[in-house]
Amino acid sequence: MSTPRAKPKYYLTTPLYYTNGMPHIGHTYSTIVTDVIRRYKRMRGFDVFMTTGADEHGVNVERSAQKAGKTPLDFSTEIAKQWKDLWDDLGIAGDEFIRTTDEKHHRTVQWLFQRCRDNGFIDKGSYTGQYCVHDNAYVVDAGPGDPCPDCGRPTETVTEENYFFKLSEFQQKLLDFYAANPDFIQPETRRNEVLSFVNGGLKNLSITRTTIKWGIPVPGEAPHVFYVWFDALIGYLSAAGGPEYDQRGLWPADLHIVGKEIIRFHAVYWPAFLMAADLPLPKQIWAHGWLLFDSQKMSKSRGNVVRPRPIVNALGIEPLRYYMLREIVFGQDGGFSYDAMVTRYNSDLANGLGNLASRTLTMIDRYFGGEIPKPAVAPGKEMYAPGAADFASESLANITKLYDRFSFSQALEAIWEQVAAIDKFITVEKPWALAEKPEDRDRLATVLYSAAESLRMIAALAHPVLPQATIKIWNQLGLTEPLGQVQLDQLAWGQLKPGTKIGKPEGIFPRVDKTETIARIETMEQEPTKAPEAAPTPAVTTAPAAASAPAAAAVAPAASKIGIEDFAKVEMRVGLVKAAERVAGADKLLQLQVDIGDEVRQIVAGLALAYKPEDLVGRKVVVVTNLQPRKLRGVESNGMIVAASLPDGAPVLAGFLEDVPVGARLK
RNA sequence: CGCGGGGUGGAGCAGCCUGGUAGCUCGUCGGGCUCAUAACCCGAAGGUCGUUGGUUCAAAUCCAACCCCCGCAACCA
Repeated sequence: MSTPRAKPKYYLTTPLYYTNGMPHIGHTYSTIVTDVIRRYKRMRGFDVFMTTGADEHGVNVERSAQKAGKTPLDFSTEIAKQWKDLWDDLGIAGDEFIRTTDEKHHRTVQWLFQRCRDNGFIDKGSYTGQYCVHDNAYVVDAGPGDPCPDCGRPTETVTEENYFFKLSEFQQKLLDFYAANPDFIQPETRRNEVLSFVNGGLKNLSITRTTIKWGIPVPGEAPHVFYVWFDALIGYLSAAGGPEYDQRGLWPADLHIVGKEIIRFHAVYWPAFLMAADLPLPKQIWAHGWLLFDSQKMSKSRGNVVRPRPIVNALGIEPLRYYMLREIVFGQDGGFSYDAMVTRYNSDLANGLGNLASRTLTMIDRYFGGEIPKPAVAPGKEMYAPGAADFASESLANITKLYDRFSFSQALEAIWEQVAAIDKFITVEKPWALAEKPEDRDRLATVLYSAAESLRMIAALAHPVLPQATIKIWNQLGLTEPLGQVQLDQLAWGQLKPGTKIGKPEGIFPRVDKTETIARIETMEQEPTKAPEAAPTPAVTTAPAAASAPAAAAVAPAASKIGIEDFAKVEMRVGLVKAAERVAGADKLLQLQVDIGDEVRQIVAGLALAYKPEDLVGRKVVVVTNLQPRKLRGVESNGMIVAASLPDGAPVLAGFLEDVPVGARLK
């Protein structure tokens, strides 16, 4: 049942989010950006389809489920539901929520694997290596017990027989493809990164596991299941129809939006899989940057996991959307702070757009009985708002061009230039003064018409970013055509019909008190498990009535208490530093000889940034004496020096106010 | 030579790819206006665009070298 498409299709995706944790502001950013593009493309005449979803397989989910005493499927289903509910509540859910546990996804993965195999790109082999469970990846060059270079957690030694994808055969094909499609990877810094990675050579990729059960079975090859990344990437294709992808006309995807940390999977592995299966490749991968937190301002709310619900409950989704798109240059890392967000809200949304709508509509209501006035048709240029013609052609074209390039912050800046221009126009023309003289009636009508007409165009242009607020403005202008279906290339000056009855003017973005608002967000932020109160706030239309999170073990592990017997296992003693020197090649490490009473221990400690070796000699310190010895940077360390760890990472040694004998035990 | 990001008025940032009067939000000072959400408008103070050199008629922007800051990792048992 092939759907004939009158309009060109545009298929875009967010990453499929891993159901081992809950959404934070970074995931929300990805999804919001994707939603903005989706709405924009609709207004540019595309038949748009957007997918988001859940990536549910793998060891992490398996283990978290076990901890929570649930089956992986039950566990993952609960988490996936919370993700979906959040996107639904925020109005950014897209058209399909694909789960990698869906039957149609299983079929697609198995089908695609078979195609790769038939084409000779799958090999069987065995592999022994250090595996990082957290990152679902083998660590090259690591020995038993070594920590994962990416996340620092200990790796596990794993030997398994599995199927390999012959990635090495795709090095040149990929390079050729990148060369032929220079826009495939965006932005350019990411493209360069990927190019240098691929140029450095590609190793074959193990794509199945026998060590875990929670995965999609490899057909006829039990107990093999597919490696989680192989499985997850294919989700984009499953959502587009899987084996029957050509029937829906969605594939290939036009755009994958991803975070910069997963660019390699999307720009290297994924196209290679598709090449191997002889399927069309996606048109473009766009990697956005990370949201970083201003440590000084954010320290109060401690921890850097900022979640979207508190912000949305306190301010609404639209201010968050606006802030993310306006303040952060798409593709680059950006700072995120509540302070900046609320400031943006007040200045651009409340004082800017909201206030402009309010003053314009109020005057039309008051001076023209709530009907859009008829402008005097003056051939002279002075009758319309200055720059009106400009706005209709030049600015409009410029703004859509910026949107097309995903230069959202610049597009919004350009739109808000128009807001400022109309504010100024009103101030200069003084309609309230014109209203007092009957002979100025025409002039008054023209001025207010111009303001309203500009407002209409601004609403249309800002709609992808502010879908709800702009619809309010649209409706208040008396317009009935669904704003989301307005085509931007047909937008032109003068389309607002005089005589249209406007709606009741009402505030779009009420000004908020910054301090109070931030305090509310932080309060909610610190109640991790509590469901958001049904606290309807001005700009939110979707009442977030999410069920409270079933305290998932993986999400917020409470610091459990230990008994005295556990504490007694730790032996701490007073030590005296006899000698200290730097460890060659290490910035932070000092190699110490510490007298702990009955022996002198060699201890390596990360103190070099805060203490000079010579200052430590003769100093009394607290030593944990019964720790497993461990080599650090090749030097054996027999114990640990106890120090306070400051937020900035600098250690401060524990010490005593009174004198204490060397070797004394701490209890 | 580990990977990456960055150094632009008081703060936070854009502009750099596609050289040509340095822009945005906030803050400060002075003025205007009163339709509007203590809003809006105007004006002012405040910048040798990290440093040095190069290309050019012209460099924040391109090239080279260098300095400094911040993540991450190596290395905080």
